[in-house]
Amino acid sequence: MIDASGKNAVDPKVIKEKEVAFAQFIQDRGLKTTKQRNTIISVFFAMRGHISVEELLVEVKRANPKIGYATVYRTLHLLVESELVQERRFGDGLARYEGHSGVEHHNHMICLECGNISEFSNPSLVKFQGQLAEENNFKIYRHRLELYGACKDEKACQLRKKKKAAHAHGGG
Amino acid sequence: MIDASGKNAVDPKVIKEKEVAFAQFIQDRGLKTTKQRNTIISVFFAMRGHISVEELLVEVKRANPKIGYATVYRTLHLLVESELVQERRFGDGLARYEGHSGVEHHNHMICLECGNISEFSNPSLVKFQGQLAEENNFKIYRHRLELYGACKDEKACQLRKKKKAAHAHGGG
DNA sequence: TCTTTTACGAAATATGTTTTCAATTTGTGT
DNA sequence: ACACAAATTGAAAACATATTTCGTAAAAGA
Repeated sequence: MIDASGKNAVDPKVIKEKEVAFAQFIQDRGLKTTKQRNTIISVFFAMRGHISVEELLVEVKRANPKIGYATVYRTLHLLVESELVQERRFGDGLARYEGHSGVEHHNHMICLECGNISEFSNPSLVKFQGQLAEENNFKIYRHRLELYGACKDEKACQLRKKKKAAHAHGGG
Repeated sequence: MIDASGKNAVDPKVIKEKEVAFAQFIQDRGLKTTKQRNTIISVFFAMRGHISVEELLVEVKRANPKIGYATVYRTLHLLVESELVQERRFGDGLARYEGHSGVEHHNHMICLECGNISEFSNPSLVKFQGQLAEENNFKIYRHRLELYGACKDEKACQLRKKKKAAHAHGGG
Protein backbone atom coordinates (compact mmCIF):
# COMPACT_ATOMS: atom_id res chain seq x y z
CA MET A 1 0.00 0.00 0.00
CA ILE A 2 1.30 3.41 -0.89
CA ASP A 3 1.17 5.53 2.19
CA ALA A 4 -0.95 8.52 1.25
CA SER A 5 -0.68 10.17 4.64
CA GLY A 6 2.99 10.82 4.07
CA LYS A 7 3.73 9.44 7.51
CA ASN A 8 5.69 6.40 6.45
CA ALA A 9 6.24 7.27 2.84
CA VAL A 10 9.49 6.47 1.10
CA ASP A 11 11.76 9.47 0.58
CA PRO A 12 11.19 10.72 -2.99
CA LYS A 13 14.95 11.11 -3.36
CA VAL A 14 15.40 7.41 -2.69
CA ILE A 15 12.73 6.54 -5.22
CA LYS A 16 14.45 8.75 -7.78
CA GLU A 17 17.77 7.03 -7.13
CA LYS A 18 16.28 3.64 -7.80
CA GLU A 19 14.55 4.84 -10.92
CA VAL A 20 17.82 6.21 -12.26
CA ALA A 21 19.66 3.03 -11.40
CA PHE A 22 17.05 0.95 -13.16
CA ALA A 23 17.14 3.22 -16.22
CA GLN A 24 20.89 2.65 -16.29
CA PHE A 25 20.40 -1.10 -16.12
CA ILE A 26 17.87 -0.99 -18.94
CA GLN A 27 20.28 0.98 -21.09
CA ASP A 28 23.25 -1.26 -20.31
CA ARG A 29 21.22 -4.23 -21.37
CA GLY A 30 20.08 -2.59 -24.56
CA LEU A 31 16.45 -2.82 -23.49
CA LYS A 32 13.78 -0.25 -24.04
CA THR A 33 12.29 2.30 -21.72
CA THR A 34 8.53 2.01 -21.56
CA LYS A 35 5.75 3.80 -19.74
CA GLN A 36 4.60 0.55 -18.17
CA ARG A 37 7.98 -0.28 -16.73
CA ASN A 38 8.40 3.22 -15.43
CA THR A 39 5.00 3.08 -13.79
CA ILE A 40 5.68 -0.29 -12.24
CA ILE A 41 9.04 0.56 -10.77
CA SER A 42 7.88 3.94 -9.47
CA VAL A 43 4.95 2.31 -7.76
CA PHE A 44 7.13 -0.49 -6.46
CA PHE A 45 9.77 1.74 -4.94
CA ALA A 46 7.12 3.94 -3.38
CA MET A 47 6.03 0.90 -1.38
CA ARG A 48 7.69 -0.46 1.71
CA GLY A 49 8.20 -3.94 2.96
CA HIS A 50 8.00 -7.35 1.38
CA ILE A 51 5.60 -6.97 -1.48
CA SER A 52 3.77 -9.77 -3.24
CA VAL A 53 2.97 -9.61 -6.95
CA GLU A 54 -0.71 -9.35 -6.11
CA GLU A 55 -0.14 -6.38 -3.80
CA LEU A 56 1.98 -4.63 -6.37
CA LEU A 57 -0.49 -5.28 -9.15
CA VAL A 58 -3.29 -3.61 -7.20
CA GLU A 59 -1.26 -0.43 -6.83
CA VAL A 60 -0.01 -0.53 -10.39
CA LYS A 61 -3.55 -0.82 -11.68
CA ARG A 62 -4.47 2.24 -9.68
CA ALA A 63 -1.87 4.14 -11.67
CA ASN A 64 -2.70 2.47 -14.96
CA PRO A 65 -5.49 -0.12 -15.10
CA LYS A 66 -4.39 -1.37 -18.49
CA ILE A 67 -1.13 -2.84 -17.21
CA GLY A 68 -1.45 -6.60 -17.00
CA TYR A 69 0.14 -8.92 -14.54
CA ALA A 70 2.46 -10.47 -17.12
CA THR A 71 4.21 -7.14 -17.39
CA VAL A 72 4.40 -6.84 -13.63
CA TYR A 73 6.02 -10.26 -13.43
CA ARG A 74 8.40 -9.44 -16.23
CA THR A 75 9.40 -6.14 -14.69
CA LEU A 76 9.96 -7.76 -11.29
CA HIS A 77 12.30 -10.24 -12.92
CA LEU A 78 14.22 -7.37 -14.44
CA LEU A 79 14.39 -5.68 -11.06
CA VAL A 80 15.79 -8.85 -9.54
CA GLU A 81 18.32 -9.20 -12.35
CA SER A 82 19.37 -5.62 -11.84
CA GLU A 83 19.94 -6.50 -8.19
CA LEU A 84 17.92 -3.52 -7.10
CA VAL A 85 15.37 -5.92 -5.69
CA GLN A 86 15.54 -9.28 -3.97
CA GLU A 87 13.05 -12.07 -4.22
CA ARG A 88 12.07 -13.79 -0.98
CA ARG A 89 9.88 -16.71 -0.13
CA PHE A 90 8.61 -17.16 3.38
CA GLY A 91 6.69 -20.34 2.88
CA ASP A 92 3.20 -18.99 2.23
CA GLY A 93 3.57 -19.95 -1.40
CA LEU A 94 4.07 -16.50 -2.86
CA ALA A 95 7.16 -14.71 -3.95
CA ARG A 96 7.76 -11.42 -2.20
CA TYR A 97 9.93 -8.61 -3.41
CA GLU A 98 12.06 -6.33 -1.35
CA GLY A 99 13.50 -3.14 -2.72
CA HIS A 100 14.47 -1.13 0.31
CA SER A 101 16.82 -3.42 2.19
CA GLY A 102 18.92 -1.25 4.43
CA VAL A 103 21.61 -3.88 4.80
CA GLU A 104 22.92 -6.05 2.01
CA HIS A 105 22.61 -9.50 3.53
CA HIS A 106 20.11 -9.34 6.29
CA ASN A 107 17.86 -11.84 7.97
CA HIS A 108 14.19 -11.89 8.79
CA MET A 109 11.92 -12.32 11.75
CA ILE A 110 8.41 -13.27 10.75
CA CYS A 111 5.63 -12.86 13.28
CA LEU A 112 3.12 -15.63 12.75
CA GLU A 113 0.46 -13.65 14.63
CA CYS A 114 0.40 -10.30 12.87
CA GLY A 115 2.38 -11.18 9.75
CA ASN A 116 4.96 -8.50 10.37
CA ILE A 117 8.30 -9.15 8.74
CA SER A 118 11.24 -7.34 10.25
CA GLU A 119 14.85 -7.35 9.28
CA PHE A 120 17.98 -7.70 11.31
CA SER A 121 21.58 -8.22 10.67
CA ASN A 122 24.52 -9.05 12.87
CA PRO A 123 28.22 -9.14 12.03
CA SER A 124 28.95 -11.87 14.57
CA LEU A 125 26.36 -14.04 12.94
CA VAL A 126 28.05 -13.68 9.59
CA LYS A 127 31.38 -14.63 11.13
CA PHE A 128 29.75 -17.55 12.86
CA GLN A 129 28.27 -18.85 9.62
CA GLY A 130 31.67 -18.54 8.02
CA GLN A 131 33.13 -20.73 10.74
CA LEU A 132 30.40 -23.31 10.33
CA ALA A 133 31.02 -23.45 6.61
CA GLU A 134 34.74 -23.80 7.20
CA GLU A 135 34.20 -26.70 9.59
CA ASN A 136 31.98 -28.40 7.06
CA ASN A 137 34.24 -27.77 4.10
CA PHE A 138 31.69 -25.58 2.41
CA LYS A 139 31.89 -22.33 0.46
CA ILE A 140 28.96 -19.97 1.14
CA TYR A 141 27.47 -18.00 -1.73
CA ARG A 142 24.47 -16.78 0.19
CA HIS A 143 22.49 -17.61 3.25
CA ARG A 144 19.02 -17.40 4.57
CA LEU A 145 18.08 -17.15 8.19
CA GLU A 146 14.50 -16.75 9.22
CA LEU A 147 13.11 -16.71 12.72
CA TYR A 148 9.44 -17.55 12.90
CA GLY A 149 7.58 -16.65 16.04
CA ALA A 150 5.72 -13.79 17.64
CA CYS A 151 6.25 -10.21 18.69
CA LYS A 152 6.75 -9.99 22.42
CA ASP A 153 4.98 -6.65 22.44
CA GLU A 154 1.55 -8.18 22.20
CA LYS A 155 -0.28 -4.87 22.03
CA ALA A 156 1.64 -3.70 18.98
CA CYS A 157 1.21 -7.16 17.50
CA GLN A 158 -2.55 -7.23 17.99
CA LEU A 159 -2.78 -3.74 16.54
CA ARG A 160 -0.93 -4.78 13.42
CA LYS A 161 -3.07 -7.87 13.15
CA LYS A 162 -6.28 -5.80 13.17
CA LYS A 163 -4.85 -3.34 10.70
CA LYS A 164 -3.90 -6.17 8.39
CA ALA A 165 -7.38 -7.73 8.64
CA ALA A 166 -8.99 -4.36 7.89
CA HIS A 167 -6.69 -3.95 4.91
CA ALA A 168 -7.59 -7.40 3.62
CA HIS A 169 -11.24 -6.33 3.53
CA GLY A 170 -10.35 -3.40 1.42
CA GLY A 171 -10.52 -0.91 4.25
CA GLY A 172 -8.56 1.88 2.61
CA MET B 1 16.36 -44.01 -4.34
CA ILE B 2 16.22 -47.10 -2.21
CA ASP B 3 19.73 -48.38 -1.83
CA ALA B 4 19.67 -51.96 -3.07
CA SER B 5 23.33 -52.60 -2.38
CA GLY B 6 22.69 -52.41 1.34
CA LYS B 7 25.64 -50.06 1.67
CA ASN B 8 23.75 -47.02 2.81
CA ALA B 9 20.42 -48.62 3.56
CA VAL B 10 18.34 -47.48 6.49
CA ASP B 11 18.45 -49.86 9.46
CA PRO B 12 15.33 -52.04 9.27
CA LYS B 13 14.83 -51.54 13.01
CA VAL B 14 14.58 -47.81 12.48
CA ILE B 15 12.08 -48.30 9.69
CA LYS B 16 10.03 -50.56 11.94
CA GLU B 17 10.06 -47.96 14.70
CA LYS B 18 8.69 -45.33 12.38
CA GLU B 19 6.04 -47.66 11.05
CA VAL B 20 4.90 -48.44 14.56
CA ALA B 21 4.87 -44.78 15.51
CA PHE B 22 2.80 -43.95 12.46
CA ALA B 23 0.38 -46.79 13.16
CA GLN B 24 -0.02 -45.33 16.63
CA PHE B 25 -0.74 -41.90 15.20
CA ILE B 26 -3.31 -43.35 12.82
CA GLN B 27 -5.04 -45.10 15.67
CA ASP B 28 -4.98 -42.08 17.97
CA ARG B 29 -6.59 -40.06 15.26
CA GLY B 30 -9.27 -42.65 14.63
CA LEU B 31 -8.11 -43.09 11.05
CA LYS B 32 -7.91 -46.31 9.13
CA THR B 33 -4.98 -48.50 8.26
CA THR B 34 -4.66 -49.12 4.56
CA LYS B 35 -2.30 -51.06 2.34
CA GLN B 36 -1.49 -47.95 0.37
CA ARG B 37 -0.48 -45.95 3.40
CA ASN B 38 1.60 -48.82 4.71
CA THR B 39 3.36 -49.14 1.39
CA ILE B 40 4.02 -45.44 1.15
CA ILE B 41 5.45 -45.01 4.61
CA SER B 42 7.59 -48.14 4.36
CA VAL B 43 9.04 -46.96 1.10
CA PHE B 44 9.50 -43.47 2.45
CA PHE B 45 11.35 -44.51 5.57
CA ALA B 46 13.56 -46.84 3.58
CA MET B 47 14.82 -43.79 1.74
CA ARG B 48 17.37 -41.31 2.96
CA GLY B 49 17.74 -37.62 2.50
CA HIS B 50 15.40 -34.87 1.44
CA ILE B 51 12.86 -36.55 -0.75
CA SER B 52 10.59 -34.85 -3.24
CA VAL B 53 7.08 -36.10 -3.97
CA GLU B 54 8.21 -37.10 -7.43
CA GLU B 55 11.10 -39.17 -6.10
CA LEU B 56 8.90 -40.88 -3.58
CA LEU B 57 6.20 -41.61 -6.11
CA VAL B 58 8.66 -43.40 -8.38
CA GLU B 59 9.65 -45.76 -5.59
CA VAL B 60 6.10 -46.22 -4.39
CA LYS B 61 4.99 -47.18 -7.87
CA ARG B 62 7.72 -49.79 -7.95
CA ALA B 63 6.08 -51.40 -4.96
CA ASN B 64 2.54 -50.82 -6.18
CA PRO B 65 1.97 -49.14 -9.54
CA LYS B 66 -1.69 -48.52 -8.81
CA ILE B 67 -1.00 -46.00 -6.05
CA GLY B 68 -1.65 -42.52 -7.35
CA TYR B 69 0.06 -39.32 -6.44
CA ALA B 70 -2.95 -37.94 -4.61
CA THR B 71 -2.50 -40.67 -2.04
CA VAL B 72 1.20 -39.97 -1.79
CA TYR B 73 0.47 -36.31 -1.14
CA ARG B 74 -2.18 -37.17 1.41
CA THR B 75 0.05 -39.61 3.23
CA LEU B 76 2.90 -37.13 3.32
CA HIS B 77 0.60 -34.63 4.96
CA LEU B 78 -0.28 -37.19 7.58
CA LEU B 79 3.38 -37.90 8.15
CA VAL B 80 4.00 -34.20 8.66
CA GLU B 81 1.06 -33.94 11.04
CA SER B 82 2.35 -36.90 12.98
CA GLU B 83 5.64 -35.01 13.29
CA LEU B 84 7.54 -38.05 12.09
CA VAL B 85 8.47 -36.10 9.00
CA GLN B 86 9.30 -32.49 8.26
CA GLU B 87 8.53 -30.57 5.13
CA ARG B 88 11.28 -28.39 3.70
CA ARG B 89 11.50 -26.03 0.80
CA PHE B 90 14.85 -25.03 -0.58
CA GLY B 91 13.68 -22.68 -3.27
CA ASP B 92 13.62 -25.01 -6.27
CA GLY B 93 9.84 -24.95 -6.14
CA LEU B 94 9.28 -28.40 -4.73
CA ALA B 95 8.49 -29.55 -1.26
CA ARG B 96 10.95 -32.03 0.17
CA TYR B 97 10.33 -34.40 3.02
CA GLU B 98 12.78 -35.47 5.64
CA GLY B 99 12.14 -38.44 7.88
CA HIS B 100 15.52 -39.31 9.30
CA SER B 101 16.69 -36.13 10.93
CA GLY B 102 19.36 -37.00 13.46
CA VAL B 103 18.93 -33.77 15.37
CA GLU B 104 15.60 -32.15 16.14
CA HIS B 105 16.21 -28.60 14.93
CA HIS B 106 19.02 -28.64 12.49
CA ASN B 107 20.09 -26.46 9.63
CA HIS B 108 21.01 -27.13 6.03
CA MET B 109 23.83 -26.53 3.63
CA ILE B 110 22.75 -26.80 0.02
CA CYS B 111 25.39 -27.24 -2.66
CA LEU B 112 24.24 -25.43 -5.77
CA GLU B 113 26.65 -27.47 -7.89
CA CYS B 114 25.83 -31.06 -7.04
CA GLY B 115 22.53 -30.57 -5.24
CA ASN B 116 23.77 -32.24 -2.08
CA ILE B 117 21.91 -31.22 1.04
CA SER B 118 23.73 -31.75 4.31
CA GLU B 119 22.65 -31.06 7.82
CA PHE B 120 24.39 -29.40 10.67
CA SER B 121 23.51 -28.16 14.06
CA ASN B 122 25.30 -26.07 16.60
CA PRO B 123 24.34 -25.25 20.19
CA SER B 124 26.07 -21.86 20.11
CA LEU B 125 24.04 -20.92 17.09
CA VAL B 126 20.84 -21.69 18.95
CA LYS B 127 21.98 -19.54 21.86
CA PHE B 128 22.94 -16.81 19.46
CA GLN B 129 19.55 -16.80 17.83
CA GLY B 130 17.94 -16.61 21.24
CA GLN B 131 19.96 -13.50 21.99
CA LEU B 132 19.02 -11.91 18.70
CA ALA B 133 15.36 -12.58 19.39
CA GLU B 134 15.70 -11.13 22.87
CA GLU B 135 17.29 -7.96 21.50
CA ASN B 136 14.50 -7.59 18.98
CA ASN B 137 11.74 -8.33 21.42
CA PHE B 138 10.73 -11.47 19.60
CA LYS B 139 9.68 -14.95 20.72
CA ILE B 140 11.04 -17.73 18.47
CA TYR B 141 8.81 -20.68 17.66
CA ARG B 142 11.06 -22.11 15.02
CA HIS B 143 13.89 -21.05 12.77
CA ARG B 144 15.35 -21.84 9.45
CA LEU B 145 18.94 -21.38 8.46
CA GLU B 146 20.17 -22.41 5.08
CA LEU B 147 23.59 -21.89 3.62
CA TYR B 148 23.67 -22.00 -0.15
CA GLY B 149 27.00 -22.49 -1.84
CA ALA B 150 29.34 -25.23 -2.96
CA CYS B 151 31.28 -28.15 -1.58
CA LYS B 152 34.94 -27.26 -1.18
CA ASP B 153 35.88 -30.81 -2.05
CA GLU B 154 35.36 -30.31 -5.75
CA LYS B 155 36.12 -33.90 -6.69
CA ALA B 156 33.42 -35.32 -4.45
CA CYS B 157 31.09 -32.59 -5.65
CA GLN B 158 31.67 -33.35 -9.34
CA LEU B 159 31.20 -37.03 -8.64
CA ARG B 160 27.85 -36.41 -6.99
CA LYS B 161 26.88 -34.14 -9.83
CA LYS B 162 27.54 -36.85 -12.42
CA LYS B 163 25.77 -39.45 -10.33
CA LYS B 164 22.76 -37.21 -10.06
CA ALA B 165 22.71 -36.56 -13.81
CA ALA B 166 22.96 -40.29 -14.53
CA HIS B 167 20.14 -40.91 -12.10
CA ALA B 168 17.98 -38.28 -13.78
CA HIS B 169 18.31 -40.20 -17.06
CA GLY B 170 17.03 -43.28 -15.43
CA GLY B 171 20.42 -44.82 -14.90
CA GLY B 172 19.53 -47.34 -12.25
C1' DT C 1 9.57 8.83 -41.40
C1' DC C 2 10.77 4.07 -42.06
C1' DT C 3 12.51 -0.02 -40.22
C1' DT C 4 13.88 -3.17 -36.82
C1' DT C 5 13.69 -4.64 -32.42
C1' DT C 6 11.61 -4.97 -28.17
C1' DA C 7 7.62 -4.88 -25.19
C1' DC C 8 2.76 -5.22 -24.33
C1' DG C 9 -1.77 -7.51 -22.99
C1' DA C 10 -4.74 -11.31 -23.11
C1' DA C 11 -4.99 -15.82 -23.19
C1' DA C 12 -2.89 -20.21 -23.15
C1' DT C 13 0.28 -23.13 -20.91
C1' DA C 14 3.20 -25.04 -17.26
C1' DT C 15 3.97 -26.69 -12.70
C1' DG C 16 3.11 -28.26 -8.19
C1' DT C 17 -0.51 -29.20 -5.19
C1' DT C 18 -5.29 -29.87 -3.54
C1' DT C 19 -9.96 -31.17 -4.08
C1' DT C 20 -13.91 -33.64 -6.00
C1' DC C 21 -16.49 -37.66 -6.60
C1' DA C 22 -17.92 -42.30 -7.45
C1' DA C 23 -16.27 -46.69 -6.16
C1' DT C 24 -13.87 -49.37 -2.78
C1' DT C 25 -12.07 -50.63 1.63
C1' DT C 26 -11.83 -50.54 6.64
C1' DG C 27 -13.42 -50.88 11.42
C1' DT C 28 -17.25 -51.98 14.30
C1' DG C 29 -21.43 -53.88 15.98
C1' DT C 30 -24.26 -57.81 15.46
C1' DA D 1 -19.36 -63.84 8.63
C1' DC D 2 -22.44 -59.78 7.43
C1' DA D 3 -24.10 -55.29 7.17
C1' DC D 4 -23.34 -50.61 7.79
C1' DA D 5 -21.25 -46.16 8.44
C1' DA D 6 -17.19 -43.72 7.90
C1' DA D 7 -12.89 -43.18 5.82
C1' DT D 8 -9.90 -43.88 1.78
C1' DT D 9 -8.77 -44.50 -2.84
C1' DG D 10 -7.59 -43.29 -7.88
C1' DA D 11 -8.49 -40.50 -11.79
C1' DA D 12 -9.58 -36.38 -13.22
C1' DA D 13 -10.72 -31.75 -12.48
C1' DA D 14 -9.74 -27.70 -10.08
C1' DC D 15 -6.57 -24.61 -8.10
C1' DA D 16 -2.83 -21.21 -7.38
C1' DT D 17 1.18 -19.20 -8.84
C1' DA D 18 4.20 -18.28 -12.43
C1' DT D 19 5.74 -18.38 -17.35
C1' DT D 20 5.20 -18.42 -22.30
C1' DT D 21 2.94 -17.51 -26.68
C1' DC D 22 1.34 -14.61 -30.17
C1' DG D 23 -0.58 -10.84 -32.63
C1' DT D 24 -0.41 -5.92 -31.94
C1' DA D 25 1.76 -1.72 -30.39
C1' DA D 26 5.46 1.13 -29.13
C1' DA D 27 10.39 2.54 -28.87
C1' DA D 28 15.15 3.48 -30.72
C1' DG D 29 18.08 4.21 -34.47
C1' DA D 30 18.91 5.05 -39.51
